[in-house]
Amino acid sequence: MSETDAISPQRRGTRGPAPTAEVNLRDVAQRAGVSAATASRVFSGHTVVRPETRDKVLHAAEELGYVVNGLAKAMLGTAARPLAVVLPNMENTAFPQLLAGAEQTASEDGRGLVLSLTHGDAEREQAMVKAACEQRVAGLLLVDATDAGPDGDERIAAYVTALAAVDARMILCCHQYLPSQPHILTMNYDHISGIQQIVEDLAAKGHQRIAFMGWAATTTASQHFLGYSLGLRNAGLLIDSSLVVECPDGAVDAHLAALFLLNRPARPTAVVCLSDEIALGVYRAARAFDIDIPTQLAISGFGDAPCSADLTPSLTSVQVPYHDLGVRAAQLALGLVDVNARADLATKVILRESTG
Amino acid sequence: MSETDAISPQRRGTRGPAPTAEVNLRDVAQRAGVSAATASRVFSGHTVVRPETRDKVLHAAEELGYVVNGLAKAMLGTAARPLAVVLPNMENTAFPQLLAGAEQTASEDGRGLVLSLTHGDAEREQAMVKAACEQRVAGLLLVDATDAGPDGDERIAAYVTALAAVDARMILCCHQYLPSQPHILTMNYDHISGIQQIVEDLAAKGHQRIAFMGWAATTTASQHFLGYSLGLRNAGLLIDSSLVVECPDGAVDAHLAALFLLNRPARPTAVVCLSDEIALGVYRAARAFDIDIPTQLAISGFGDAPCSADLTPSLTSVQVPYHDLGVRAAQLALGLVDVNARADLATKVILRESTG
DNA sequence: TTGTAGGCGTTATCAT
DNA sequence: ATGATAACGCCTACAA
Repeated sequence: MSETDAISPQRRGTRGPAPTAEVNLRDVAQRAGVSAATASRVFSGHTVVRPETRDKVLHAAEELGYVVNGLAKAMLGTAARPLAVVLPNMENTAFPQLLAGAEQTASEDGRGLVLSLTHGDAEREQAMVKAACEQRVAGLLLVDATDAGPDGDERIAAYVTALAAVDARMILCCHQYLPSQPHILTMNYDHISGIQQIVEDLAAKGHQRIAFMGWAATTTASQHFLGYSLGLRNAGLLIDSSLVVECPDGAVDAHLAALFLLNRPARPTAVVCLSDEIALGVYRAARAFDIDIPTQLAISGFGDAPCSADLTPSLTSVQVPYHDLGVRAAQLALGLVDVNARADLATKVILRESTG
Repeated sequence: MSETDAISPQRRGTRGPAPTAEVNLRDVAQRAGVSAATASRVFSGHTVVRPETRDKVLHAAEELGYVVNGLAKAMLGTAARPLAVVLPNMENTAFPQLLAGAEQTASEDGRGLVLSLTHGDAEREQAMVKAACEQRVAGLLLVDATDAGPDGDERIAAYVTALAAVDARMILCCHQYLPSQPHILTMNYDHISGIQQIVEDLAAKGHQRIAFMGWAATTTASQHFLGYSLGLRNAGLLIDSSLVVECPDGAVDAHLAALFLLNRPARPTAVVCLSDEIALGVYRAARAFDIDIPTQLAISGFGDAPCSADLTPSLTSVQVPYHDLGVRAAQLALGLVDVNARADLATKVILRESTG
């Protein structure tokens, strides 16, 4: 076997799909002088093959540069179906954490992970779920970032139905359970009590004018707002709607909104923010007006971004176990744990300098 | 058509793979009274079908709840092959940015994206590249985080070969071009001049003892170190090896290392860090020793993490276009741009308060 | 232990 | 414009 090399894979029929130049199992089998079935058995490893035969096959595969065709296995259903993750974007620090958790679980379960970003576009989201169905994913984790409302719930319910048709399960992440759609599985964290605690703490420190920044027409925001409301109520304070500020999630928009809020005659003495990014915008605005934190203005965030502890003053925030949420959501989606055992994940208030 | 519903898909042969309960194209075709070929034409849309026939097929598909089987298309090679991205982790803020860029490009090109995280484990990395080959990805973006060295280069060269065997291209990201392995395509940014500029700027401001934190046995770190060396040379300063500190990338480890560095009798007056995370560790150490930044200690980072501008004092850093790098690497991998047109991406020095 | 045969769901080719 | 057919690469039930 010195100059009789350069084996060209056997030429196949001309009908049907374009023939591939790649080496396949039959080529390997032929080269090894065995049947395709035997070669298959060598690679799948389910059945016992005589060691001698095995070596012949492996050797032939090596020589020919054979690479198992995972697509064929996938079609037969003998390959592990992947996990799909659909996120709004990668900017919010929560999403990479959640994604890492999901990847870890998928990987441990021997599965791949397919990622799509919606950028808040419902149409794109629909297309991505459809693609996931066609690809026959094992499950799908969805973090929805489009506005709430009955039609939004219906759209999500349609995702569940479509995925169920291909025997895949969807887990709606960071979203409260929908009593109107009990078949939609959710994996959520406690949006309420952390903010409630912070509001109560602020009130106990004497704050009376506590603003809420980041209101939006999303279910998440309304949950946070509920925590704010409960905190105020327990402290015997009333909601002042002029202190409830709507603004998109992001430091730049929050900066602008905060400039307005702090420039008013009766400005708040504390601001509870929907996210650490929004809190950052408030920091900037406070700096612009030379307002001292926390003596003149207390600030809290949500999510406890990695750098929040390093701000000056350090930012009080609510720590959310996003990685763990990703892990658990993936476990649910892949059927690794009992669906009924799930519960909202606990958060932890991290009191720092920004609230005095 | 009132009670004659509940059509069970035709039962198929008993041999071979377990028959699927799912509705397939033949079922749809049969229901619509056309051939499978015609039904196929309706869904793929390549050929023209009579509108009347088309409607019949679509209607039948609707009734049966048909979902195109993307796996079968994939096996035939008629589906778009996905893009694979292999990253060390999701913690460094650079990676989500790069990933978002890659996702955008893949999505625009009608492809999916599969993600794997190596956590710095070379074996896992190998397994992931192998899986990508078996899945017949269109291309693979790799950010390698294992130690450098000739065997590392060889391993990466093996990836290229394996991927080339399935007609996929690999792009090595954030890594310098390897002259010894000219067939390895890289997509890099300028690691050197940003740090060089900062060092020169510090020297111009009178600093003589400029430390370098974050040295490691990786190609990336050595590139950064080169920028440091060039900066010192241009400023007429010599390298003092006692000011070159090895430490892993991360605020916690950097904090410890910085405590040692700053506790020495002749401590540096400036520290150039390999990343913003490391710079954060130095901030903490400086705070612990009550060392003022920048009057007693100037600090610079690398990567310009989103929150670096909001630190007190704000951190001088080198802005790297990670998102753009992801976009371009994906374009290269997918053959959307000419490979020869690529060049290292420019970085931008952002001078802020921390360097005075 | 190994070979034979049939089928997974889709599409391209050829013929009508 | 539509139909019949043969592939794509692999796996498994059954026979030998």
